[in-house]
Amino acid sequence: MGGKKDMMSGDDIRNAGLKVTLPRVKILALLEQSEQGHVSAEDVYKLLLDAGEDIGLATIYRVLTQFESAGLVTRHHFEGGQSVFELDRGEHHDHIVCIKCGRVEEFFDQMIEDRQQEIAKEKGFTVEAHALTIYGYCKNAACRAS
Amino acid sequence: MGGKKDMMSGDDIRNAGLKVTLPRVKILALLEQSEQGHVSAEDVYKLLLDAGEDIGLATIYRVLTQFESAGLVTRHHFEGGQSVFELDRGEHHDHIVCIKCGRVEEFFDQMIEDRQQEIAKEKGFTVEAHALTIYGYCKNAACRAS
DNA sequence: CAACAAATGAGATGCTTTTGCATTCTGCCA
DNA sequence: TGGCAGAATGCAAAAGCATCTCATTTGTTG
Repeated sequence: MGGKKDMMSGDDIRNAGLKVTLPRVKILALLEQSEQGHVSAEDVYKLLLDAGEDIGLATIYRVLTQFESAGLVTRHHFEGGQSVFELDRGEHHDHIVCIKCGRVEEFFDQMIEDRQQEIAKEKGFTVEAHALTIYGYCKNAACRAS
Repeated sequence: MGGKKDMMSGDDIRNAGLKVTLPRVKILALLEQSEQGHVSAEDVYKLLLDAGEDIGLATIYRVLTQFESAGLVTRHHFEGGQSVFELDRGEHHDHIVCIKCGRVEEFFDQMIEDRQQEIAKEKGFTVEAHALTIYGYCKNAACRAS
């Protein structure tokens, strides 16, 4: 039995050296339940409002940034507009984003990962991170390229 | 025959449907001569100031955006901070950026390009663009990871 | 070279994100 | 369990980047 590690909780917040406050718990819970998986700070703000929790936008930014430092969430800078956040479940992956509806899907490709390492080595770089995002139109009929 | 296409000129501006003005000529020339190859709007502003050309930042943003629409330059959104622009010489490539000194190198890998297409197809996406940036420490001694 | 449309510059404006500060809450210890 | 120090929150102001407004200036074309 060993607790499954795909459910975040107050312990995760505590382990990050942060106090377990209502805003932090709510934000973490929201990221867990979130359909999209990828939400902007403002999305979080509005979703929490809808849920009856009036948490200041500044707090949301602050908390998300702290969660990021703690490795609980990852921040992505897709083109145009706000940063989006997602819960970090430990597995690295890249993204493919629909430029029409905003849908975000994840993928992981070992071949691409390997090639990146090789390329970096050729150029004398030590890889610390990388971001690969494919932009296009998703399968949704309404999103098909004109 | 056929003029070599690696030197931009006023004709390129004119062909883009834009008037050949001093700001536009200076900005284009700067992008050509630029050592780094990748400059932010503010870099352009300062470099032009140093060169004795006092061109407003608003104009620089405007012109760079127009050049982008015309396909003369490409805009990249690397992590943190401003967008950077580079002359578009027609060949697509991705970037590897030193997170210590900011050095930017380019690379192109057909294998990665192909895999992206396959991945998109699997997910039912039509690729319009993509951005792959590797972040790390460059070979420069002072930049080695601690 | 006159006349018009396009372009520029300076500052205002919009958005996203961060910060300062007074107030409120958590976690801890007596 | 009550109280306290330090951390966290909320609000409003600020900061950073990019765009827009509008009066003035500059290409272009006839």
